[in-house]
Amino acid sequence: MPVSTVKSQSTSQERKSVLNITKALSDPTRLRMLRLLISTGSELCVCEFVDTLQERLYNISKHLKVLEQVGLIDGSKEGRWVYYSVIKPSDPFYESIHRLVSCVPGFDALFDADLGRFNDRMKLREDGRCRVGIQSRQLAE
Amino acid sequence: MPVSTVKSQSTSQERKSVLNITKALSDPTRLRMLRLLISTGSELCVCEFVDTLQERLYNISKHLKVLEQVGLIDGSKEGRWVYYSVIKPSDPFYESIHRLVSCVPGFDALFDADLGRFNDRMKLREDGRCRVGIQSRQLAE
DNA sequence: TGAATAGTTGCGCTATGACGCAATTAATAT
DNA sequence: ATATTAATTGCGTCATAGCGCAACTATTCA
Repeated sequence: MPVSTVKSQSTSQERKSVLNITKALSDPTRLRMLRLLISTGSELCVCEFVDTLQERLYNISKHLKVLEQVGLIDGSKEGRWVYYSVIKPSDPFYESIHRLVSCVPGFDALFDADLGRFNDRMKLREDGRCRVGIQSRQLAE
Repeated sequence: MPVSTVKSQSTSQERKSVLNITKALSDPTRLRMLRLLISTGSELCVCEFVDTLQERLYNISKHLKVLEQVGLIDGSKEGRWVYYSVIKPSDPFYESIHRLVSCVPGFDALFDADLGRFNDRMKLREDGRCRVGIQSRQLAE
């Protein structure tokens, strides 16, 4: 049974972008970042990611940039702090990504630990804003 | 607002497996393979993949193995031919992957070409089974 | 039994990506 | 103005992934 062939277009740039997105999802730290952002609905600044995920500052920064460049998250500067939040386009592809990230198995224990550290870290906020830097000094460098 | 922390478990093996899946999706050929299998609902043998995707035999074979090893597809031998079909576990994670692959943007033109070649190739089947080898001789080697 | 055919696999090469380190930018505080 | 701090970025290194080639297995056919 032949399958219908509908006319449509796509550029190699779009194609690359899709692959960049799936590539972006193939790193454990970035998967944790995205899941954290999606499941908490919060926006986090870089130092909060560092304390929550217990990864080095410069790596966190690099991973955030990757996620931003493929259009999954968005960063906004606020004084010395940069807050990142997830982008939610009303698009079936992005919605399926959000769904996928939310139900990814095998990360439960790891993610629970993240959530615990996230909750602790959020207690340090004042008026809902981050006012302190990295608490795990060895990750700041 | 703190987020609830529910107790659960996960092994590093499961974690790795999940990352292997997202990695498996980050290659254009594998994405085309999976989309082809999902959207047509067919099972294809290796030589049909070769003619449809216009990629070399040994690469097709390797990519299929990757998809099989991460549990996305399943291969079954039938004489000289090996048919691969998509695995559909009733699991939210796998369902979200299927949804994602089905609505991945930017592959439309490429995928339409795949579908065209797929339809042509399927005409060569006899009693719904593949009876000929690779038609694009330069890809067989 | 031997040739042909469908498919797999091991090896070398190259490209890419993640990490650590160090230097740099940009905003605040003294 | 100057030091401090949040964050970014460039560079070298190492591990991994994909490709091409060639050898190999397994099944069918003459």
